[in-house]
Amino acid sequence: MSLKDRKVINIGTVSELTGLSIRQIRYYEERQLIFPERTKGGTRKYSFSDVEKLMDIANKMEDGWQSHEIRKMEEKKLKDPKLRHKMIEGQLNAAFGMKNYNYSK
Amino acid sequence: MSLKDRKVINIGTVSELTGLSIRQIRYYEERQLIFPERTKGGTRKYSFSDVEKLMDIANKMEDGWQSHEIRKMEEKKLKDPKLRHKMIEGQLNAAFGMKNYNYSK
DNA sequence: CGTGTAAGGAATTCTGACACG
DNA sequence: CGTGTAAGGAATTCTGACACG
Repeated sequence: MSLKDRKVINIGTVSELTGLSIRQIRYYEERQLIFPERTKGGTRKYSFSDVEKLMDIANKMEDGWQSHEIRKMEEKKLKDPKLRHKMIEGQLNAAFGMKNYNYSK
Repeated sequence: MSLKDRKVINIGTVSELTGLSIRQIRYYEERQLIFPERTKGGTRKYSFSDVEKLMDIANKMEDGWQSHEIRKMEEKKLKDPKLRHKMIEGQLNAAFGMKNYNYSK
């Protein structure tokens, strides 16, 4: 694809760009949320798209979602082009910053 | 600026992307042709723009230009927005792949 | 479940220098 | 001038595991 998809960034730099710890970044890979490439030596390489995805993951985690839930959301996004509900849910989520907001409060 | 200007690529990856040796990349920095950033630890970081610039430098070097000449060209490009001659010269250069082409031949 | 950390090792990068030309 | 290379060291990253919760 474009430059945004070229896997050229090391984990240390990704950590700085996202604010996530290296431990967290590796864990999200273990949970199948991101898929970095590797150099011959085994060093992980990420793209700018990965960085964006990680920032999104970070937001969802803060909102209380679990890694497997976030993984499901990604799968949905790929198969279901028309995700009205999810989108709206996501917007509300971003606005209120909480997973289950008590609207009646 | 944009993502193309974010200094996030390590020298090893730049070497793969450009086909240049690490030695060459460091040398072009020494000659003031490129200006990577550094991590706290001293590791060099390059942008996609740097990668493009390096590929251009590689072409010019192949055409027989010397590093200081290439540096001058860059300076011109920055100060003189209307570089008709240089541009044309560059095009011819790219077309024929030689510094001094003998048109009479 | 998600993340911090110490452990030991391997891969990556750095600088200054010598070599060739 | 431009680039390869061996040298010694420092910074970066890797994996598997233990800890806490």
